[in-house]
Amino acid sequence: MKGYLWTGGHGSTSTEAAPSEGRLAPWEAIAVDAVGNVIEFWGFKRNQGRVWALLYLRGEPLTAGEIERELDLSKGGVSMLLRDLERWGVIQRVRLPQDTVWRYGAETDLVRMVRHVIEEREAGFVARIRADLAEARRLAETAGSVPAERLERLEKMATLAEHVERALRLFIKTSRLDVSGVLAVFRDGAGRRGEK
Amino acid sequence: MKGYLWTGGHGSTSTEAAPSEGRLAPWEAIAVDAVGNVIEFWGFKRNQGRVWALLYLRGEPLTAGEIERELDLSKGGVSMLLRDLERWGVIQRVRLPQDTVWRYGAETDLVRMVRHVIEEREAGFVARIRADLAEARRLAETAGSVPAERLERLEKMATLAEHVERALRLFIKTSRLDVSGVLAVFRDGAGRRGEK
DNA sequence: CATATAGTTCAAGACCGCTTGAACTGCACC
DNA sequence: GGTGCAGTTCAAGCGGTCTTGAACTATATG
Repeated sequence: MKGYLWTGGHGSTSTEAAPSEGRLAPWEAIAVDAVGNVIEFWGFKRNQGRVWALLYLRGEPLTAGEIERELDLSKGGVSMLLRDLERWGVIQRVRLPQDTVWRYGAETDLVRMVRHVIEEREAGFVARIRADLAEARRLAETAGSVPAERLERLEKMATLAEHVERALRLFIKTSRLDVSGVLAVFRDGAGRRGEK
Repeated sequence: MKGYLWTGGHGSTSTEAAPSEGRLAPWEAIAVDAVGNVIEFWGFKRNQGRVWALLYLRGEPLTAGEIERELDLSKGGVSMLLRDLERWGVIQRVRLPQDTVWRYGAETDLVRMVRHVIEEREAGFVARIRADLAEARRLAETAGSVPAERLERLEKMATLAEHVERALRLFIKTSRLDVSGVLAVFRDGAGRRGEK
């Protein structure tokens, strides 16, 4: 089995050239784009999601060149996208025994990507916000002429920020829990990339 | 060196509207921008957050003109921003008895803004994603030549989408709960006095 | 060493959303 | 009616992000 035909021809199927998309099957294009949309919604690049989706759907590692063709992206773009994804740990770079080129395979937890980067973003971001609000409070206090009433509001604003932060953390935690269930499903029979 | 000019005297409720005077106190600028950053981070316009923050910090309704001057925005921009905020229910348009002009006051639950719009966005968005994935599955099945293994992966992808959706809903719910506590804090003494 | 292919980097430009500013409407008062 | 100000709308411009494509490095091969 192993060999999928995407390398060569498709015998009978009419996967003729789609104008904009490479040689993705229509259903693949739709699924890949759907993931791209989700990922973009979450604040990442659309194409990062598309690349991951392609690799996941194909189930076996692809080369940068293949990705480039399938998704109709530029060489440089693919290089950068793969780097991001690899750094986040959502894809894996592998070199097959007799092969000379790198191939990239999807890690099953796309979620890690969202989690990881959101955690990272959130950390730096919230810290910054808090520092700003603290600074504002300091300035307002030393200024002296600020009505107590307004100072109070400023403090409440900081409180709100903390609560939102807490909610966000909670979300991350619950999603992690919830997602661990999903991962089980994924590993179930999806990847026979039992390496590691 | 005190006296941030525009305040004139906090005693006078009419705000005295320092004519063509519009510089934010430094501490206000910082706080306002901090909120702007948060709001932008959540996918809204930075200036929507800034406007809300200004109105909240001031505690009393301001006119569009004042907002325009304080935040150094354009007339048209303020108009649109206020419209958005009002539609989302996070600010309130009021007309004082003897006054001829509209004024805008902050509603205490900025959170409603996030919640409301996220709910809305999420609803339409997730629906779309689901539809796309369903379509992809349909196409893949009718195509016939798709390995069962890949179909499986496609289905798992849909499952993932559902789980993420669930996590998101959960987040909204918990944040609502968590936030109700914050609201209590806010209402405590923040209220705009006796309008209405 | 020459050649070819894989992979990286980055300036230039495409792309897209936000803001601006002017024209416009509406309303109040003279 | 006319003047002035508050508020709305929208085409055009601006600014920031993403992608491209070419130059470059790295590595394998004869």
